[in-house]
Amino acid sequence: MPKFEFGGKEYNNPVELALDVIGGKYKMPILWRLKDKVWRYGELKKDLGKITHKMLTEQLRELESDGLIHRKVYPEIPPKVEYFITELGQKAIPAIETLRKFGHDFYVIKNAQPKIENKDD
Amino acid sequence: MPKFEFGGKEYNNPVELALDVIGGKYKMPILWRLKDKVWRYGELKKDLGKITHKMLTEQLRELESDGLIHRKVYPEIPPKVEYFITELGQKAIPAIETLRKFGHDFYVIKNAQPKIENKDD
DNA sequence: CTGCATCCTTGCCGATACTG
DNA sequence: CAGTATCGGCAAGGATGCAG
Repeated sequence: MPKFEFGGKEYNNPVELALDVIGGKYKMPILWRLKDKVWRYGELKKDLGKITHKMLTEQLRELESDGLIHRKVYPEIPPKVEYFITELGQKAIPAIETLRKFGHDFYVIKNAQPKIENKDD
Repeated sequence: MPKFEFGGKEYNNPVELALDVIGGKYKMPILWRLKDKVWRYGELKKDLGKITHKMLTEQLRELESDGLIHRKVYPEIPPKVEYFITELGQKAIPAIETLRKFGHDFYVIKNAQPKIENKDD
């Protein structure tokens, strides 16, 4: 699949598209949390730690418009909004899983080596 | 593994680290090509198409310093440089594979749906 | 509680020119 | 053929304030 178009944008391979859809700093962490539980906006905000209000809203909107998550609004005062992962969103989980594994392995390997050259000091 | 440090930078999860190491626009496409073949600089440049000279060199340097690829220089005129994937680099391949699969599935699904609401016009 | 708009900073990436 | 350096655009990400 060498070069194709989607959503008015050109991609050279499926990986580029995937990174557009679930890449970035927070999309995977969000999906990861939604994968087996429903979360409210405020819960996500608190649990993701450093994320700003703006970023969270932005990322949730993109995930929603790409069909990876679903948003349910309760017409109450004060407002209550819940986020669910969709079937399509579930398809992204394995990719996140293998990325996590690689990141973990990389970290472990890189931290296991530092002490091999200390014979003379 | 909630929040850790690596290479003087803070990460909230392994995914962030993974994306730093093999994310970006070209690192995965490069690794993907090196996975079962040795490539020369010029070959990569030609095959990757739109990538600029600067970007290719930059990405290759980062992959090398992270230990994912190895660089072999032949002291000849004109210069000849070959790039190999390392064992550590091989560990990134499954992650790229699942991302490719997701990107592909996403594309197929999104392009299969557009015609479901045409019963009345 | 949740959402939207604005402004600003940062860093990725591209274009171009020069070297051995 | 391969590498290095500089300049600058542009989009992602962050801070803050106002609104329903």
